Amino acid sequence: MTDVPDSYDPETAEPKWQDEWRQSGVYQHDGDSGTGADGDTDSNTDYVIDTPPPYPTGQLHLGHALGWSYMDFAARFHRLVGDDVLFPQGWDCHGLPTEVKVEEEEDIHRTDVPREEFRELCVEYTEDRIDGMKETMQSLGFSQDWSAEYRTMDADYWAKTQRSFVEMAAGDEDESYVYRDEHPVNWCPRCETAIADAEVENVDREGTLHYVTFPGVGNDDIEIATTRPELLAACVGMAVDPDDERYAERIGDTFEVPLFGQEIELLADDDVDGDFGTGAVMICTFGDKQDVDWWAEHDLDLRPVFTEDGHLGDLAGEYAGLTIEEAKKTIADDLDEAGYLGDTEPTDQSVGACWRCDTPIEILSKEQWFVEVRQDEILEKAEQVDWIPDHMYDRLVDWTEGMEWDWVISRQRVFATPIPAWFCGNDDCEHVHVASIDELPLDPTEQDPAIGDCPECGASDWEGETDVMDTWMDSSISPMHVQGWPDGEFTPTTLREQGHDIIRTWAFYTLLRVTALEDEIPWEESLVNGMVFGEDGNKMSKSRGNAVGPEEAIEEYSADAVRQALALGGQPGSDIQFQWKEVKSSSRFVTKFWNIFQFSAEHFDEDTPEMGAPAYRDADEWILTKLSRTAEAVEADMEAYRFDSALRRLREFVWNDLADDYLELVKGRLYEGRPGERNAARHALYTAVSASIRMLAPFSPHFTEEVYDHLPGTEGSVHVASWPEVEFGADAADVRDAEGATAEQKGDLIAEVASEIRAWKSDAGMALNADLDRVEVYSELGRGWDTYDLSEAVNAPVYPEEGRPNVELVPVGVDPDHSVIGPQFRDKAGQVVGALESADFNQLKNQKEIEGEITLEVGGEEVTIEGEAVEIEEEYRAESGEEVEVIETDDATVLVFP
RNA sequence: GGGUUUGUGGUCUAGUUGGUUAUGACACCUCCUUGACAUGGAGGAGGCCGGCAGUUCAAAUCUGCCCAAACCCA
Repeated sequence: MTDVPDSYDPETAEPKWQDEWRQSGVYQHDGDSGTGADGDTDSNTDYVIDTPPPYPTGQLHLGHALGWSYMDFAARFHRLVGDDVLFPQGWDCHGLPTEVKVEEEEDIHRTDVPREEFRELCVEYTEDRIDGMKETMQSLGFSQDWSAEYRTMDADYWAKTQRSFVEMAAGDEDESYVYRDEHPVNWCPRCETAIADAEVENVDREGTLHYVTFPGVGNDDIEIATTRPELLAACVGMAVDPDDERYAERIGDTFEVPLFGQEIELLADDDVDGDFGTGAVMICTFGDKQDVDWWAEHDLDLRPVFTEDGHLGDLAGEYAGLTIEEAKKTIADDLDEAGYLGDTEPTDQSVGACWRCDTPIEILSKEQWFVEVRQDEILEKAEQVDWIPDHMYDRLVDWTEGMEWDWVISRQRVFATPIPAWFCGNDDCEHVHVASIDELPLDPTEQDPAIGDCPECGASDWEGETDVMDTWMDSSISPMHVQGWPDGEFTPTTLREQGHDIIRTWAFYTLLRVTALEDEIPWEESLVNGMVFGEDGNKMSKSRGNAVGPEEAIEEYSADAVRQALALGGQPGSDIQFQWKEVKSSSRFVTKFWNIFQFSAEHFDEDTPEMGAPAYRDADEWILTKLSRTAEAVEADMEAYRFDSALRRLREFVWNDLADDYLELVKGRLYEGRPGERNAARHALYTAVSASIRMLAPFSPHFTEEVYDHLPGTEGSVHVASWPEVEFGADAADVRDAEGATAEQKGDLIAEVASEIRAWKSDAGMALNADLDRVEVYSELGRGWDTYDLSEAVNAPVYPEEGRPNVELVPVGVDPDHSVIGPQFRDKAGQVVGALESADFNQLKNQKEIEGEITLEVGGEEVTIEGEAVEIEEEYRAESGEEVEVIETDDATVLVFP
């Protein structure tokens, strides 16, 4: 007898265990075998998660909770099966949104204070946000190893980012991935920085199409259509489709750009869409990527008119200083006034916008740092990764193949990893010096290179690079950092879990970087989670009012219930809909399990776990067999990341087999059985409860810890226990008694009869514990099974019988086995089944019993069906006058004498 | 416009290599305080598995087209 509280209270238990875990360090991976961020060398760490370092927004939303739950399920499961698990947590700190927030909160512009001071403000701000998110992670019970925490804004991390840059910049032009060049780049005029393709999002909006006449120079005028009159100053050419008959004779004509006066030539290019507008399009530097292509293809002039902060520049003449929006309107008006503007009409357009601030981007030609994108290398490695679900691989391939430009990695910002390079201070010298590894970490705006004088011109002064790196340069080396890089040899991590929205960014960049630096895959498996929608099926948003935060759900039910609900929401990879009712039913399952445990524990004592050679009865062996099958299936599901299926099976076992069937069967024995048989039930029950708790531990760590704590014969945390061994019941499924019956078959029969009689009593309006005169069970197992438990459960003497009951038996139908009849009779199968169904069932039965096969006339032909393929459905009818109820179950006929 | 994914009782969801009685949960209805649990137990109703066509003896499952939704990319 163990002292177990009446109820389980998650509100006190969850924080209690969270504190306990934090202090005891149960989730720390083995120091001696792991590499980890602490720089230990050599690795045989079995299961390493490359946890995505989130951007510290301060809010951990349910989408995060889903992804982290998947990682936590996997981490906890792998610990139970004995793997040395490393589940670290990083923070991707650098970036623009923080700069913007700090500017807002401090009411300053980043250039108002020294760079270092601004960085400090950003660091402080970020630390607060991290604390908030960590708190939510803790309250969800995630099992990160906090000794392996990292922050990309810490010098020991960004030193690695700089090192990776230096390594990728090494070598001659062919080898080196990093180069510096002037090239058109995506530019956010609000953030005043270059951004990469991956950071551009296309938004649909309505624009106005202006028809503008360009006066001919020595030839006729021409009319073009454009949504962007503000770009006229940047116009350097005009193009038409070479097959466009309207312009067949006009290629090479010259026109004057209205209002601005520069002369341009009409070109022919296949990429022009002749159906749009007038079929003639102006080429500007630059309206979009297409302009960049034409500009390069036809070797046109460069006329940059936009400034870095989104205004028109000197080339725009009298329009200089206007914002892009102002210029659009003013120039359109002026065109109209001067008689160049024809019609205007609304048109749908897709505009590239900065994904952080939604401002439409411009394309500016700027000197920037680039990382070469070597598509083939990336694709080769991506193929070796196991993508779950596997169509996510296709998405990465599409993105990779569609890359047009190299990755621009320089940003004109402050809060980021400095690019460790200097420019020679001599204006006539173009030498750029990249730091060497032993100088790192460093900020080139604060210190000079170790090299001394410029190796090219001998000048002694240097100008430090003020550009900083794209934050993806930090996060794309996370698997390397986690594995202890640059110390020791890099081995791929096991798992990367992430949302599908960052396949084109983080997954892509990580593949690129780890391939470039180590020629390895970053991770063996890439598990991609879906989105979490609100209860109404829409994306969660504050304005819709359908947003639910993890804290809210934990408070309402419990972290353990939230985790189960997330697991059951759908299979990993598919989008899931948050449902309060799922959280609620998960919470009920926890309560149910507590009650099972509480009841069981009354019958446990310190000796229960160690009990030798228990005299198991059929029901005991049956539940152990079920348990064994469940453990095997759940393990396979967990290995395959099918958390939904694993938890569903486990719940069904606990609720249906263990609670509804087994517990009801053995109550009699537990309360008043003889010591031997009572102990057998106790031991089987103990085994089932203990194993179920361990299997549930990955999903509901707090509840299972609480139970494990009260379970006799256990020591320490359930989270360092081991996955249930399956052999205890596995053989029972194969062991047959003299009659050839297995314990599983006997147990199935017992459970089924008990449940049918329960149902019958309920239907008959009887109390479930009402006593009965006698129960006779006629089955194929004859007399060779155990009636004790059944008898207790139905409260009646039970007589197992052979043969047939002394009641009238009437064949009422057939159940043909289609998988036999189908292939045998092919296109006649339908007729054969039809003939069987309309035949005289008595005759069929006789034939089957006497001949072992059935012969029938079908469509004038005689066909023979083997008896095995046709089951005769029969109903039993009690002889008249006798007061007896006949219940048919799958395996038996049961006579109940009330 | 292209691509990917999804479409199963009122709601969410499972369904392995095609095999005929389509899973579970929640909600709903009826009954039941029986020695863990009424956050429980027993039973019931509720589906032309998005639509159409095809392959097959047999389709939720395979093929094609269409419709709808979500996401990604132009």
